[in-house]
Amino acid sequence: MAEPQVTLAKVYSPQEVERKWYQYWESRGLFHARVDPTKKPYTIVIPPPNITGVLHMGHILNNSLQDAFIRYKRMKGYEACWIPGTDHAGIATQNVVEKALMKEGKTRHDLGRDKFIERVWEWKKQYGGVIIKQLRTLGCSCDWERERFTMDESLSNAVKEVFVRMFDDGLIYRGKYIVNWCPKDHTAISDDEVNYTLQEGKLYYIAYPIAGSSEVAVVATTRPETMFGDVAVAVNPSDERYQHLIGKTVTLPLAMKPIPIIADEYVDQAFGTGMVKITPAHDPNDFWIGQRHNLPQVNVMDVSARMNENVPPPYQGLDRYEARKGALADLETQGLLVKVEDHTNNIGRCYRCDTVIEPYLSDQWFVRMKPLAEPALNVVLDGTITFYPDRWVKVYEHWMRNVRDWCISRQLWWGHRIPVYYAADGRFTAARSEDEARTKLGLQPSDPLRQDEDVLDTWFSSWLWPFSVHDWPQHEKLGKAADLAYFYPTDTLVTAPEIIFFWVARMIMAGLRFAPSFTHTDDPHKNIPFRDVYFTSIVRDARGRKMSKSLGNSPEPLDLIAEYGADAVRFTILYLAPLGQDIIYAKEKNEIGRNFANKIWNAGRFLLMNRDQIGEAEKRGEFNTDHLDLADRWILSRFHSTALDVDRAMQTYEINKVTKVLYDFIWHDYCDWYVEMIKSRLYGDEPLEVKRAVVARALDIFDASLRLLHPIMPFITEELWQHIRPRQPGASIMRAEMAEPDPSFITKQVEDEMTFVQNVIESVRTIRGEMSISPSKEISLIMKLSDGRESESIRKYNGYLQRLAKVRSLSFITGQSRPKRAATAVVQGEELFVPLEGLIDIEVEKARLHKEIDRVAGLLKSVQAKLANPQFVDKAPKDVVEKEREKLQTFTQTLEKLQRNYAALA
RNA sequence: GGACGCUUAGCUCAGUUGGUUGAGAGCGUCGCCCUUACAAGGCGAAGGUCGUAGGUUCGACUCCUACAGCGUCCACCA
Repeated sequence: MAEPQVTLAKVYSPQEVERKWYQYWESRGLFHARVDPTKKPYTIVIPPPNITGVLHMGHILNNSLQDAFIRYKRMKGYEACWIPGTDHAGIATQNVVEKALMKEGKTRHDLGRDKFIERVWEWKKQYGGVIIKQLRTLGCSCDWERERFTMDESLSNAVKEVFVRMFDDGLIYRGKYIVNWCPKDHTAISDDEVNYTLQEGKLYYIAYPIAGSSEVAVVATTRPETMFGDVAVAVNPSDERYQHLIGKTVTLPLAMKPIPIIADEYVDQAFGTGMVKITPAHDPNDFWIGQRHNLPQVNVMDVSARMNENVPPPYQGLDRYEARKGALADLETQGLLVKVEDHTNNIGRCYRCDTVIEPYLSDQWFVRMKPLAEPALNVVLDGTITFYPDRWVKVYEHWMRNVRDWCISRQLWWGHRIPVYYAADGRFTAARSEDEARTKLGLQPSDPLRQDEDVLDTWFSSWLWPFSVHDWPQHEKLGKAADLAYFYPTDTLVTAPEIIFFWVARMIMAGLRFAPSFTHTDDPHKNIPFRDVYFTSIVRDARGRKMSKSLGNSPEPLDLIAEYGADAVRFTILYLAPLGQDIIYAKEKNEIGRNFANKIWNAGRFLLMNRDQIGEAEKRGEFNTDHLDLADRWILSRFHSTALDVDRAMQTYEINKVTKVLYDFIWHDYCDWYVEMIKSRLYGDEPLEVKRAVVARALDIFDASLRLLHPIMPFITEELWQHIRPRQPGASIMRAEMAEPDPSFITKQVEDEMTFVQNVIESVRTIRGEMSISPSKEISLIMKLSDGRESESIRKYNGYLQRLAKVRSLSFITGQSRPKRAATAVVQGEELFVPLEGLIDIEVEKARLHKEIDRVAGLLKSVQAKLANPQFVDKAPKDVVEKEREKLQTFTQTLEKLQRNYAALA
């Protein structure tokens, strides 16, 4: 043979193979997608990871999924485009850099805004975006030429454009918002920067006199010092004790102000007295109640949490705890402090300085959500966008119907600065540039102009991601109009369910609102940002806890890849990831993937060895039907049925089913049965021509199986695909055509025939196992066939029996005679005898048969009972009843034969 | 407290519009094997009253109700 002898190592070692092929793919531009009108596009935009983040198991899952989808579609003939990128992550990034500064003994204020931002950019250049780089190790086929960052100039332009448009349309407004305020640092901090700890405190019951009545309203509070900001007392509308008080007025003690008694569902009748003081300026819940009832907001503290001019003079200037003491003392004197209870409450503290957080009102910018939410809800309810799994629709709907306005301003420096400009007289407007602002405000170039100090919430840039990656709104100027038209909308979004509101919902809103400006249509199908949303599983540890950096319970993904190989890690996580269920993950599970890779590797070695020794026929392809025997027909049937299952499961995103189907086919059908069966032909005395056809077909099926598996395990499939047959220079399996299933190859008759042969082999093996007969010892098999079956129909499989069950001689008997001292079995009504002179232990065989008789007798009994039930025979469908009748017959016959053989043993 | 999800072999999970006593796999366990692709392997075996209690049905792992345990998200309690 002219073919070179290829020797593969006995054990697959992924490291070098993976490095080699990734470089091969990337250097040849195989990941790059371009506009191609002859092909359908298939697009995914990556959920941009934080530039401060490091790769964790969630990313491994998420990106293995995306890569599998992208590679699959690419091989199915789509122009598959996976756009990578990173998120600037305002708070997280600013914190990282501030921490670094702290080591130098500096704060950001020492540097000033511009210098500080420069520092962040430097940091980003040096350390940022590690995750995106690590994705290469995993084998991700991202179109790196299209990589974007949410603070890129073009994406910042998109942010500005959207802000200005929404401002002009009245969808963005300035208002008061209650934030977590640190009175020491004088800054607002986000919810997840607040550390909550349980603390022993007191619950104070205070009487508020009711105007024009001798009654008092007793409220319970943990924070009496905020009472100066009280604007109402609330009760539950269905609380019968207080019906008569709703609408009355109470006098706020100490401040001596009249405030109303209102009714709100929020109030818990069982807590305290069932009456709550409402302080919108100093409690988040009260803030929302205040919004609902249009109550005023009375701020009683300054930025350091000292009492301000809105409290009576004696308290002014006191800090909140002094004010609490003072107020309690005064209430006590006036007899208004009814009682004090011990109470444990959850106190929020600043993550930096541990100061107790003060809920505090401040000026913030908001997006009006109602007008955006309605169309975004509709496209999910009417199926324009599909969620997988669909139960998230309900969660989405609930949130969208109760949506609150979105506070988009952040008191940070790192981020998109709010494009609002103020004139000296306080008038303001939103604009894309200072010039535009001056024009809008009617100012001269020399007039002073001040830009808002705050930056935008990070999500305000990521919600535009599906189209801002194509440089909207400057796509035309930058030559990206065709890309935007071709690759938008994207097809599949793969993301974690935690960010369904932060990100998924808002992208839908942004798409429906802004895409019409480039799709030039109102058709929601064209404007939505994606068609399908795949919500990933949560990866948990052995104790069921979510894997996270802070718990330290997550294996280091790069270590896993180094130890098991990227293919193994990918396969394992996808094998473990049922759609919508959590994954219990442990490092050792990667043995599933590693062992599977090794199995495939060795199947490849076997084929190469035979190709080199025997050669292969010219005729190739997974539809080749030359010199077929049972094993061939069967593996073709199994292959096409597997390919069909893969297609179906891919369509419904059941990726774990895809992996399972491929695993079972390759390992059990192809390796365990098919390869073992063709050995009997390859090493038998058939003509060389036939042997070569067998080799060709074995390679055909393997080649096609590698292609089916490639989206899951890209590296090893490429390595073997390149080895098993000569390829064009620069060719790659990732651009090869996916194997297409042909249902005409799927034949039940062949599978049934195969099942019979397998059952015979398995029965002989079981006998060998039970009798502890060494695998190297050959045995004889005698069969007694039922009337309908010719001995030739068995004899033609002699080769299989020899190789797979170590049967030396196969013979047949008729009539009443039966071999003495033989182990027996009944397969589909046919009797097997394995004479074991000297080897057989009669007692073992008796026990074995007895067990089998019991089992079959049990089955028979239940079938009999079922058929004896007239209700069943009457009401059950005909085919079900027919099936039971067939069972009755087989079980009866089998039982008779087993019993006769049992009797013959004694 | 509200919404949702899960509960099948020792462990991790499959189980496709209800057909049962013909409930599968991997790991682990036990037995026999270094058989010329693979010991990261091959062959065989043991192991399950499908969370509990009811209900619907000729028939329930599969549908309904309640309960228990676990988990997620939301609201988190003045």
